[in-house]
Amino acid sequence: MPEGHVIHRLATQLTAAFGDEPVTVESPQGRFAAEAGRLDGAVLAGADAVGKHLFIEFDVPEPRWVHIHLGLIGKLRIGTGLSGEGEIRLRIRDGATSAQLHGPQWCRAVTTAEREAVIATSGPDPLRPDADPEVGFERLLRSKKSFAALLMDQRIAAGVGNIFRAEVLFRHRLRPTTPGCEVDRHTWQVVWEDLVGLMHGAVEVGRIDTVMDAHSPEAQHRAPRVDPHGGEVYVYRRAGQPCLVCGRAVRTAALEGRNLYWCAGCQNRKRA
DNA sequence: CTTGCATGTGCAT
DNA sequence: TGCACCTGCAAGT
Repeated sequence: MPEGHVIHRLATQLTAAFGDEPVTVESPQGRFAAEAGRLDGAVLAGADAVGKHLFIEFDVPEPRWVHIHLGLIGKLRIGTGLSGEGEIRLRIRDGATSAQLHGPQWCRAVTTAEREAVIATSGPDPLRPDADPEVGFERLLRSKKSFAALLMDQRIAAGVGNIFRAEVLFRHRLRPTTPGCEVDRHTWQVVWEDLVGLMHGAVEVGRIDTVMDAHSPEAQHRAPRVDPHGGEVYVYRRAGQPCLVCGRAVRTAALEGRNLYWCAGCQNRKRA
């Protein structure tokens, strides 16, 4: 279940559970077996996240990082009483806790230089204090693709996925089809700052809640659907159901292979 | 039991 | 633009 907040939570949990400790590393499923053997028994130095990329550092000669991307269906479970069912690409454990990786898009050993290259090509991550939203804005201005499509582009805002893009556009009543090159600086600033808040909230709570604050006129309609995958949302996966603010049916359409959800009644603005 | 869908990405066409 | 990839889950038979 991976948008950026999930990956950042996992990095924090891994560091808390295993940081500066020797760990057992194995790959029951086999596809990471050689690398796991090399890391088995090493000290896990820590973990961090950039967008949807997770990096785990070990105190070994290069390559000293495990680079994980969960993709659409990957899962990393961390806990004390895990079942061990299913295919486990990577398991890290100490006497108390284990972390089990299932179905990742990638799981590979990388050098520090390769890790830097991933970070360099990534856009600003609203969850990282060093992020520069200006970098995302410049890329936005160079594209004629729709704002909605560009919000999923990890070089513009790393860690944003289908839920955050749909909800942040809804919260500011923004039309999804506005071309990136026509998004003005103020609108981008507002969207960016809202993503910073929403994503930090999601990291804390462990799910995506996009309820508007009490001051907004929409707040009186605060009964968003609780999506079992996401949290409290206004439009994500609510196709055909009445908009919680205006009552019009929420629309959906495939955009570059992903389903976009929006309310055509509310989202009629070009700028925030 | 089977089928289809899912918070993602990269490659081929 | 479409497809392959990896797995889990819910809905349908």
